[in-house]
Amino acid sequence: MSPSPTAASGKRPTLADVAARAGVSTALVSTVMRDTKGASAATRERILQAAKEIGYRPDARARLLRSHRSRLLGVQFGLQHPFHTDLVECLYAAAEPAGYQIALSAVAPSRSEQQAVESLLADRCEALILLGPQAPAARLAELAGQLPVVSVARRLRPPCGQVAVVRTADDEGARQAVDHLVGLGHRDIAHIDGGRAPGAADRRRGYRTAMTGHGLAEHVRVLPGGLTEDEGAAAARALLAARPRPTAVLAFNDRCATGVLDTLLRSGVQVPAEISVIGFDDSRLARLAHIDLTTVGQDIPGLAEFAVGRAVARLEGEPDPEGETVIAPRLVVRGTTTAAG
Amino acid sequence: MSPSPTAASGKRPTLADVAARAGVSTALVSTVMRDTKGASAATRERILQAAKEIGYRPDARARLLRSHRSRLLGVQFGLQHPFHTDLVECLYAAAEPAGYQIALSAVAPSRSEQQAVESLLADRCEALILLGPQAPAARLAELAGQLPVVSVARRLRPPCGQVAVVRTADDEGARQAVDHLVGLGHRDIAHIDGGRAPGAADRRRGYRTAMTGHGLAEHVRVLPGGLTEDEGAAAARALLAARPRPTAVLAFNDRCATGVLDTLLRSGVQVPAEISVIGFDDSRLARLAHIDLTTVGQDIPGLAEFAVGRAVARLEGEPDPEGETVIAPRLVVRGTTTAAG
DNA sequence: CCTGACGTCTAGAACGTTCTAGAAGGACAG
DNA sequence: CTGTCCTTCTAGAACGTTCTAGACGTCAGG
Repeated sequence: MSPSPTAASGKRPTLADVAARAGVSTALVSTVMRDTKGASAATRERILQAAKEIGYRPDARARLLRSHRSRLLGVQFGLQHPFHTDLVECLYAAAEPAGYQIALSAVAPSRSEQQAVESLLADRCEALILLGPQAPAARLAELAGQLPVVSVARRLRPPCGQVAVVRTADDEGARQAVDHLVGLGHRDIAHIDGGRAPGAADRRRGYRTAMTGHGLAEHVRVLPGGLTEDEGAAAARALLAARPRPTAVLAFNDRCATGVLDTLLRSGVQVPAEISVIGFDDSRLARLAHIDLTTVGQDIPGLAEFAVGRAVARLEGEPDPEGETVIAPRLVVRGTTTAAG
Repeated sequence: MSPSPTAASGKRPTLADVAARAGVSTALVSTVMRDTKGASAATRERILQAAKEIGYRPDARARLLRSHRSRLLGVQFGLQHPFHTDLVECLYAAAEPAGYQIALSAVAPSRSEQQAVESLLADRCEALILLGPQAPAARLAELAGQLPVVSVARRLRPPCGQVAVVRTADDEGARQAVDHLVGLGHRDIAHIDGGRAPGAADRRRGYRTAMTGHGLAEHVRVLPGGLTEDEGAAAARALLAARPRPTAVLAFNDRCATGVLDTLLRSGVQVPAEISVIGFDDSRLARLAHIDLTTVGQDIPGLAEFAVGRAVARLEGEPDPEGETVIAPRLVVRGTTTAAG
């Protein structure tokens, strides 16, 4: 009949249990547990000892209920995106020194953004950090009316209400890639784009302007791609059929670039000897020794830090710049680019 | 000075606010919010209306504090493992119909299993579902003394205390892979193992027994590998140096197999014409068209369902088999295996 | 010896919910 | 009319914490 027959000790120990065992009030135990001043060294010792003996563990929920601040940042992320999981990792690291905790809520085919956000709100998060949110701008603005909202890696056309945006300068990244390739002597540089994905439009524009700036307007070639390996592979097949065949290609992201690499390898085309390939993101994928992809690095720790920083700034009433925080990308040269043959 | 200058309404509305607006008691609002019987249709309507008007949202933490049951399953997973993120997705799907919620806690280089579990416990989860935990068995047994614990994809030597184990029959999976290759005429079949990773020992053993069963004991060759692409790539280089060179290889998992594939391609070795490659997991990776990996499929939805099922069974005092639940794997034949040349 | 300040500690009220009693009112059988 | 049983509702005590006020020493300065 017991609801939890496997639980050894029956009930979870509380402050009161510790207090009783140490012969003090619950309030005093509380101050000791919070490591606040107001208890003598001797009793502090005694209380800690008692707590340890009965295996006391503070109840985060009760704690948050009482204190007005929950110090909880809600993070919505896509379970399947390596870029997101990398970001989450850095968010944990960025939140801790600021004295905040992270509550995760995943988006997946079976779990909508709506559901993910609902659960974060019910959990009393003080602010939301949304990774590449797809929700309509109006919905984001509405949320931002209730609590601080930070959109990471998704640009929003101003006015985006109170929504803070933290993103990479995608156009600048594309420019760096083109500059690098031109510096290596390439002229025939194609771009496999990301369609409607976040950032795709900016990267496309950056590519076009950079090419034009180098006087290569007539070599501009944008192939429809996407953000997955498959889409990259498909685009690469189109690339191989093109005449004259480009000597270099800038892919929308690393996953897309991986698909390109694979197709080229299978077709017996040498990379980088015959075609140079550049990705975007500098995700784990690109760094793998056997892929060793030259890529436009997004500053993932930086994005995470700014995202947390802006959420915290708003929560603590510090001055926070309205609108966008744009972080510069940095080209990471690895093994998939070389001088034009 | 306000701690949250961006929050529009200042304070989050509570039951009392709704009650005041609808002219009823908080208790009645509570019953209506929980959709419990005990309120007339008319007032129910009125209360819902009032709640909507002021944007009331129940506070999950206060709710859990009061009710003894939290109906929360804590899930510990590795942010960087596609196999884990796939599992998490299925766990969400499995928990919902059972009336439970999922609390996520990630493990990453900067966040230990210890930390992950601590935070789940502090959050008052009723049970823990640990994906491929690396913690010492003694630690898991200790945890299981406090609350139901399910270890997924990690085998534990009995007695594992109260820890429930849900896993794939790894040895059987390796056997299926070997059988498939032998059926294709391969005799020189190598195995790149996973070292101390969960499941590695069983796969190794399954490989050995299957080889022996086919009278190929002297062709047994186990190369030290690991669970990442890099480790697979390194092992593949060793493989290429071996004489006689194996005609087929079973990798520890899909990531490892991907590294193998890449190294082979780069060395100009045709897959599957010269060497057949088999992975393990059937993660998203294997299904990508340009990888198209033959692999031993783990039944991810099945694992998730059993994991939730066993956690719930223990929580609700239903009879739960002690020890292991073992799920059969199923070989998925794709493009990286073919008849021995 | 008083006074005020400080260090240590405690009682009791929050926090936002759910739960346990039980009250109010009506319907209906005796 | 009385009693019993519904249905609908409410008061008030939990839950495990933190916070506010203040009590009780002790100690230094006058």
